[in-house]
Amino acid sequence: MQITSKFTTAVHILTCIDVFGEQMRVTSEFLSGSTGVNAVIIRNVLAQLRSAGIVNTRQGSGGAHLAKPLNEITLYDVYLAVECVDNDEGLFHFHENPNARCPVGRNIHKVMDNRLSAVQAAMENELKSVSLSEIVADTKRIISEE
Amino acid sequence: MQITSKFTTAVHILTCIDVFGEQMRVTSEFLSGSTGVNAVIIRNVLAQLRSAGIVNTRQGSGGAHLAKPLNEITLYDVYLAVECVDNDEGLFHFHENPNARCPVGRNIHKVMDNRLSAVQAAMENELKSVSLSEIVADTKRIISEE
DNA sequence: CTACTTGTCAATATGATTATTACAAGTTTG
DNA sequence: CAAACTTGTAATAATCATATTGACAAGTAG
Repeated sequence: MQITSKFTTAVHILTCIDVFGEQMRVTSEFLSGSTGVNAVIIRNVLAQLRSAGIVNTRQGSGGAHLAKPLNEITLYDVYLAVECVDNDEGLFHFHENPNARCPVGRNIHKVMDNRLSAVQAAMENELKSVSLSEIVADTKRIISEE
Repeated sequence: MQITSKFTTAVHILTCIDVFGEQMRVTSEFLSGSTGVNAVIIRNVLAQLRSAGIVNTRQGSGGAHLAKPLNEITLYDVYLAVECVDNDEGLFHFHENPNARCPVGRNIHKVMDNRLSAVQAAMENELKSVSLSEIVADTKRIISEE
């Protein structure tokens, strides 16, 4: 099981918009070339980032732009935007038909739910602690040292 | 994206072994009935728990038994045993073909890896903090109050 | 108008997860 | 030993999520 690559793709996209955005139009075709991901997927990810208020895009004119400063975008915002984990279902997939006639079967969900939520929250809190400005700053530093 | 239900199934199994183990043989058929999960899946999960030194099973005689006390088994041990997350790949699936000729493409992995590992570690640390004895104690308490 | 780009649909592959059938091999009971 | 039961495991199929691809309507800019 792995969290969809749309997440790392989205971070890659946002980094490109900041790194290249001033010199050129950052189109879905360009992003497809940089990420190695199909342009339709790129457009879908951009649409999700746009719905989340993270980027602006427009038909025709082309080129994605940041809708807010990088330091106001965390990995968690990106994670939410691309729907890595379904809000209803949660991170852990429960076996769906525990037997209600078994004392354990009818209570296991109740007993585990809070704890699994805490595990998911621990992961999400860590995502909240990283802002895109850190990611991009590191990227620019590495590029300048190459 | 969700973590395989083999994880919650395994916790369910271990709870059943402790709750019912003294009164009866806890066979894969019985566990299949309690969990609503196919008996072959149950046997596969039991095989993984056995490989991890968490339970004992034997051909023929039937009935799974705990190989160590519940308070020495954490959710993390179970998570490792049933291989929720591939050790090589990690929790996050990276897009696989970033363009090495793009400055961002050839560095994005390097920049993100540490941070994604930290996120995964935060989740796994939370799993380590919960022992099966807590889960089973809660279950028994709820059953006794029904 | 023309060239380009985004938004989106539909069809297809690909891969992971779970279910199911089948049977060899080990254990227990009589 | 024979019968009944159980685990271990392989192979196949069904289901679902993920990612790719081609197509085209609609918006924008020169």
